[in-house]
Amino acid sequence: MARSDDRVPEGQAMPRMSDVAAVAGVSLGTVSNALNHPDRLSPATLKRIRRVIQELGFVRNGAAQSLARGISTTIGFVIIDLSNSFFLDMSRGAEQAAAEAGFALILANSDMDMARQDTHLDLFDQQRTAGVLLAPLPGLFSGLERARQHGQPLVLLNAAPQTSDHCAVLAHNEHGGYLAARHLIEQGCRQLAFCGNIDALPPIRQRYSGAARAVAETNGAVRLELIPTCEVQVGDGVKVGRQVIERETAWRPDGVIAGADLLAAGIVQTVLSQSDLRFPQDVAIIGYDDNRSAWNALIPLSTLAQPGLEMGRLAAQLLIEEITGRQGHRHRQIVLEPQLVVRDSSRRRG
Amino acid sequence: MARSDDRVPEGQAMPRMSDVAAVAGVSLGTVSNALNHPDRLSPATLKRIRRVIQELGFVRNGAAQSLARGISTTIGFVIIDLSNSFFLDMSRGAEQAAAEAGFALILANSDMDMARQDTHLDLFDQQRTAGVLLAPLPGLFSGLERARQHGQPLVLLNAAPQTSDHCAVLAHNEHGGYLAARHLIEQGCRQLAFCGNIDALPPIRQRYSGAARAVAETNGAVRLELIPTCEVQVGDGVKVGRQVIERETAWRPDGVIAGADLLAAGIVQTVLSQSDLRFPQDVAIIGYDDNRSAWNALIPLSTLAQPGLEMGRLAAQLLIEEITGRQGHRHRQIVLEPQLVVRDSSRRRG
DNA sequence: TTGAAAGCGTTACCAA
DNA sequence: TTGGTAACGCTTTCAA
Repeated sequence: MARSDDRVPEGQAMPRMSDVAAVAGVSLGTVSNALNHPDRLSPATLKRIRRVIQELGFVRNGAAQSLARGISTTIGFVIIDLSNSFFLDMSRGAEQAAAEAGFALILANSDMDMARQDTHLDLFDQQRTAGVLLAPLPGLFSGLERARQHGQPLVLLNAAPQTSDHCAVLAHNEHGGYLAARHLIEQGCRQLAFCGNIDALPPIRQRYSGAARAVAETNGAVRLELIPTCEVQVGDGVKVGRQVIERETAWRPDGVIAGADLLAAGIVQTVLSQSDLRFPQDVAIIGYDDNRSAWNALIPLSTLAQPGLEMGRLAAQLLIEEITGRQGHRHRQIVLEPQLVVRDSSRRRG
Repeated sequence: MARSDDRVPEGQAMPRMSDVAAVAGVSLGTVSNALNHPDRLSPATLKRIRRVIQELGFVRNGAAQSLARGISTTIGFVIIDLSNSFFLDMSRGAEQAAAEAGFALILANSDMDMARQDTHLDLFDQQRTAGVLLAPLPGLFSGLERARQHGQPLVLLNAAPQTSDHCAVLAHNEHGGYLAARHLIEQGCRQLAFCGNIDALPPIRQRYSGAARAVAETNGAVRLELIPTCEVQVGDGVKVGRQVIERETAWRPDGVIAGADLLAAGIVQTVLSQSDLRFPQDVAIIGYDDNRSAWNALIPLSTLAQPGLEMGRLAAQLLIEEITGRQGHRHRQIVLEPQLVVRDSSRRRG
């Protein structure tokens, strides 16, 4: 190793508290107090120390700080898919709530990849972030239990907890599916189709259940069929669109509930460009998510808006409550209702 | 303070290296070596230590590690706007490259807000991340100089460096604008319009310059007008669309270059739904960015695809090169070419 | 191959 | 109000 004094370092070495103390002519502890308990200092020394901090461009070493304090002030958010505006909204809400409580929020994108999700959970575990927000991929993952076992506070977003030892914030998907179906029924639809991959994605399955409940309530006046898809992307919608076009009129659904907006977008686009069928006259369609990627479709898409921002806010608040251990935090789950947004794609009256 | 032994902690206290050492019956340094220099241990003790680590669920304290090592292994990416797929792609590329080099990447979303950008830069500065990737908002910001002044390695993405003491990875916007205009001219357009807010956004201004260059090369055979917008979102496109519709035929552009895809999407949507004009016959249009939000438009949009993934990769590689100081790193700028993607919105022949 | 001990830059305590 | 000093959990010498 080169001795530290035998050459000039490339960047300016970062000043430490002891440097500030030396220049200001006070002790180390006093500088620390200037930062953490300014009220304990005489105005004169406080002012002097602050000036020196400015001059030297001193910035606290966060690693040392959280080591000494035994607690960090940063929250990590491991997020399933940032390209989905629903989840991005969660991060916005979480960041707001975190900032209000004096915490910083950093993001790690799993990008629909289980291995990366685990890597990121482990990363935050190592970094000893104050806590972790997790919007998980469906399925089992090992990182969660590892994190929990280390006692790291963790709040689950948009997924039901597998065990009851942490908080969770969920959207009421079943109810959303119910609202979607009821809406189409009220618009006069009698032959509904639900599309989505209900096997792989629990939220989609719940939406389907809700739709089925609404249909059941009609005592047979309305029928519901399931059109399974591979995923819920635009491309899957294109395939569904072709299926719908090819059906004989009698077998064609007059109301479609898409498990997600992108799916709906694919359907609309395909049906409009490859047939004479029109929305909402021939087919009414409603999506799910209020995904911004679907906003600029030619036919404004009815949908169920998920309260992403609010979910993020609440999750962060729960997490911070657990971190700060206020009032002997009890784990709980919060379920938020989605909101029906009626646009042209399903509006037949009014 | 409660003594540590007078009550059971709520979560499991996280085991430390000394705990591992005690259980394994070795010294602390040996455990450290087991983690960092496994080759220095006898197979037997190594195995024993690893087993204890497993049993105890020990995870290194990253804060302590980077404090002791004096260097972190995490890179921070302060990103202007995660809802734009161009920037999200950058983060994907950056994460890939970082992972390949053994670094972790964490994200902080500025969400088009200068104050948050500065907050995030300061956060990473405090945390002493190994380095910072920054896709900045246009305009001056204070966080950059603060970070640089502390000697933190930083690479700028999609913005020209204000000073020359750091690397940057840029897209060649001027060339992209040129390609867009040339393409429309080749499709037979003679009256071009460029829309965008060239005053506020340097990249947009450069695209306009490129378009102007292509037009100038025609020696007057083609005309170019500028339609200024407020921003470059769908809503701005709607306004432009209305303007275009209202024009008398002689004054209507037959080729439109939108400064961004979302802008183009707004124009297409408005013109299609509120007039009889058709793309590309009456008006050819081309966007910029290859934004996924515009993929599900009814008319597939021609565009200039930005190499976001590649930009992110390169930026991370430059940053890591600077961090590890390999071969006396020299700062440099890399400029990547956008790629013309011709889709239906502008294809008049072939 | 293993152990002991000196940092790393803070915080928080107790004395002064 | 200030100064001194022992942690915090790890890495990294240097000895054994």
